[in-house]
Amino acid sequence: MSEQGTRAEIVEAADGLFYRRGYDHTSFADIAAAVRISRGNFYYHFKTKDEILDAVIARRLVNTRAMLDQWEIAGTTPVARLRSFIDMLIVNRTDIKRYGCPVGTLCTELAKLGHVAKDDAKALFTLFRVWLRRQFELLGRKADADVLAMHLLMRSQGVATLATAFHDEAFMRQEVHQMHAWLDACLVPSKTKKR
Amino acid sequence: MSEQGTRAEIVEAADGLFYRRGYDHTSFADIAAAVRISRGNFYYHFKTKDEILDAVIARRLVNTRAMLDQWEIAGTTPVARLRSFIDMLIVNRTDIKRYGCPVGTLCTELAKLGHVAKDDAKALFTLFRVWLRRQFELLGRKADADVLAMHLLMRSQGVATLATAFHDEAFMRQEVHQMHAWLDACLVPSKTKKR
DNA sequence: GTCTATAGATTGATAGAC
DNA sequence: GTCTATCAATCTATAGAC
Repeated sequence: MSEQGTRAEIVEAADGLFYRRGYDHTSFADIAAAVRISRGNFYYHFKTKDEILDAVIARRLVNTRAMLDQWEIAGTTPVARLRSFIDMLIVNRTDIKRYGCPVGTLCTELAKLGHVAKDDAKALFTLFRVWLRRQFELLGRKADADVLAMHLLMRSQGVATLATAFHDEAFMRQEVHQMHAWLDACLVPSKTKKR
Repeated sequence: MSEQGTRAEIVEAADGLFYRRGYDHTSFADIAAAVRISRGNFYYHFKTKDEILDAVIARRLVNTRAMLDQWEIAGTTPVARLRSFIDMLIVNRTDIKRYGCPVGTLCTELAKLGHVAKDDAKALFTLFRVWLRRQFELLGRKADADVLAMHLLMRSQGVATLATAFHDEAFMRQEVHQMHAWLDACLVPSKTKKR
């Protein structure tokens, strides 16, 4: 197996384990067992655990960008693209109910650990934020595009956290429905109020 | 120092450390150092780390109930009481920006750890949920009181998670403002729409 | 009730053979 | 590149003196 292959396998396994068990709780032994290599071989590819975290975050950034690009292509209108974001809660509902949102839970854990990479993890959120903001701008909401983007991001995080605690799919669907309704209301802002 | 005194001090210190560092990342040595007792003395009061977690959750349940009772007394109307819940995000903004919501982050961590006490931690959410539901019922929203309660809970969790990631107080205030506006809209549901 | 001392397992990380 | 063997530190937990 080539160096690239093993390294990629390590990062992929670590990505999943960091999501399902958390970064701190995942040991080198766990990752080594998942990739089926010895613990010693590990340090040929990564010198420290922090380096693996950096690689995992880099991998997630790439994958997230690819997903956003996919939504960009598949959705013919900004509204359709925004609905792709909202529906992500339903598509990934099984994992979210078990482990929460991969981005939100990593950022929170790294914040509590006081880990140096916490700002790198924040970049994952920023990726979504900027993408959502641009969709709202295309929608003609230039003035408050960022506020709307953060609001949608906030809702997805709240739904994910409560879904993990209550394991309630009906709640998830209810909130997703409300998010779509909220988006509908965003399309006709001039009618509702002036202030 | 009496047994009750030391035990209570351990639980109080563990409560804070579990919140700021996370449950798994907090060691007996950390708690012992905070209480200024030896690690050995620890096991006179608690046999396992899980027992401390149980005691911490029990303590939080008591404290949360006391806070809800306080809001019940201080608020003369259901709306005023619901605003106390919303404003909690502002009152605790400093801690929330650093460590997130004590309830949400604990539930998420225990879910990832596959910890047996994760359902006990969920009871903290249920405490808020039932209290919020009753306020909405008193408001005359009997039919959808639970949906509204979960929606408010969801928003508070979403704001807490993003506040931790972005450390953005302006965002927090913006969302709190919107939550109050949302509550206003709840008071006149018949005017907005029929369906 | 509190302490010191220590067991036994696991952690992140290293050295060196192949 | 992958392995075995091992280190030093830390972890939860126990034993027993005071």
